[in-house]
Amino acid sequence: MKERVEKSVIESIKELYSLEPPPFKVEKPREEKYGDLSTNVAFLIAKKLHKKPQDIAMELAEHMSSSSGLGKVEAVGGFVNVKFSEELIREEFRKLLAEGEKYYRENLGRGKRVQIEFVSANPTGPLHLGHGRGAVVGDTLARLLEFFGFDVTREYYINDAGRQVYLLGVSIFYRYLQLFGREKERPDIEELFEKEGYKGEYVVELAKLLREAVGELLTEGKVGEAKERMLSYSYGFPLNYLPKLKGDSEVELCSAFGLDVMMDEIKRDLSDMGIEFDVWKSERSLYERGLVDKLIEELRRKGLVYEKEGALWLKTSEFGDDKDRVLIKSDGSYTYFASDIAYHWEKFQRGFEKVIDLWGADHHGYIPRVKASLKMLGIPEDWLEVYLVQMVRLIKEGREVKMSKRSGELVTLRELMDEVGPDAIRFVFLTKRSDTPLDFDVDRVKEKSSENPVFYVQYAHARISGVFREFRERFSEDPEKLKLTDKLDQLREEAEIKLMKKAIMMKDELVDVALRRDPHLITYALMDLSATFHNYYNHYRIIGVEEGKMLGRLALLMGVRNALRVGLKLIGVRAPEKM
RNA sequence: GGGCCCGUAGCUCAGAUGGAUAGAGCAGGGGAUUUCUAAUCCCCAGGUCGGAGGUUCGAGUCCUCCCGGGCCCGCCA
Repeated sequence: MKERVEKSVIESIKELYSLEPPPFKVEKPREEKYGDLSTNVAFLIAKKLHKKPQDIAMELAEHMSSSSGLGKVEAVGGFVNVKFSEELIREEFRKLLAEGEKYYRENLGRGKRVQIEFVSANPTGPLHLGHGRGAVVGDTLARLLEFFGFDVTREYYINDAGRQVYLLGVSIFYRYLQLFGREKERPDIEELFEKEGYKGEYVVELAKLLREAVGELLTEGKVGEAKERMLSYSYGFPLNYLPKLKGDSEVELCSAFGLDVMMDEIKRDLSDMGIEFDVWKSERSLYERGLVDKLIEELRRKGLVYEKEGALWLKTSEFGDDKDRVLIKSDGSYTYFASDIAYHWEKFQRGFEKVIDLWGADHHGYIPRVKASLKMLGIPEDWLEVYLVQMVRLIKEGREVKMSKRSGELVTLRELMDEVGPDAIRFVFLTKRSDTPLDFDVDRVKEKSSENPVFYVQYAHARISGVFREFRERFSEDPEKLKLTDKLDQLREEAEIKLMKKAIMMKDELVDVALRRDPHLITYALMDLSATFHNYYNHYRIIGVEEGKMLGRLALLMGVRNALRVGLKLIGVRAPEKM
């Protein structure tokens, strides 16, 4: 609809003033009395034309009313307001009925290759709520861009190199020894565990699983034998790290084992949330392919690094960062920053035309240095978009729940999923902009009332399905098979026009959401449409009224159902037939 | 000390690129309903948009300063 108005405005301006209009706004006005869509274009060209905006608006409105076929066009205080005619609304709604989901699609992306990297949580512990939020936002963004014609790759970057993974191994080994009461025999392990180990309950579980596979072999230093046993043990999921293990210490064995188990668990958590990744990219593999070294070589060649105090520094400060950053520490090991740049460089080489990263908000200080380093590599500035995801607080009985039994600190995604299910989680995680903190009220989403937005929207869909069910029973005829597109003339009530309008105008909103990368607005559009529907449902009967009217109303509901389904599908929430 | 985000109704929040009398849900008050699901609907009340300046025809939105809250600022990962 927006497009139609835009077109008409441009044409009118050309005809009236032989002027190429500047970029102008077409948007939903604050209040309904100002019409359905409104434009500020008169303000923008007033200076150039040496005319008052009010006069321009009036001339435009007059021209547009007679030529556009949009409906009533009025000038109010310099704004040009369009109120769609019922004919136009029916025409669009007819298209919606005929095309179904396709009505909402548009090929904005034209196959442009976009990568969305999200979650990328360290595989050293279970996913917590913040990760879950990133997962939902990223997945919804991916769904949206796919819907609008982008070629989307969902990618998870696994930090499987470096110290954290080593510490995971230490922690598992320590807990394992503890199971046999023999942790005192390895004071080195004990000390490291006490200082930096992972203390969560899940590590004990890992240790128990390890014991099941190898018995007490590892308490006696029989690493080789233990490895054989672990490889032949049936865990019920594939092993990636254990078979490739090169080292032969207990800790390395435990690390590889821990990675395999944790990655499996993370994949399952995500999959149960309805999220599947196309690529699981291993940090370690970047090193193995020599990419990090190659990157440093490249930066050295460009003269962008220097040595200081035994470390290798990158001159990011010359490219917008507030200071230089270390790539290779004085002990010879690489920083995470080095592999992160290598990773983004690799993404660029893979041919993605646009890369979207979702990071935890605690990484915000990281953005300038990564952007600076990409600039150094000659990568265009708008190639990488980074969005931050803030933390989630869990609220129960009006109070914040801080501790998780499992992780020992933050509440895990799995725990919440078990309690409220993926639909509620996905919906609520999309009720606020991702870069602001979110409170998740567990009690609210368990309520079955209008206070619970998830149920409110799903219930709207279920109600429509209920009407169709009833129709099928009473008339032994499948409403899906009826040709209803020519029954729309029956819809004359104001509430019916309004409902049709909401359903067709959701398209503009979805396009906006995709372009703005603001997936949380989908939930608002859905709640708005649901409210309009519930309102209508309460005032009008569908079955039992005169036949023409009934069929018209069935058509109306069918279109609304389409809109609800598209919106729900985009946020990955089920559209139930019955509740 | 520097950086990022936030401050809008009692509460939780929408208000992208400056536009019309600042919106919604919940809570509060009042009402509806022989139903295709009452898991719903309607009405009322509620605001110095943290404060002060500035830019503009026009500022919740942009700029400066201040106040309040959160997060970050390693040769950590």
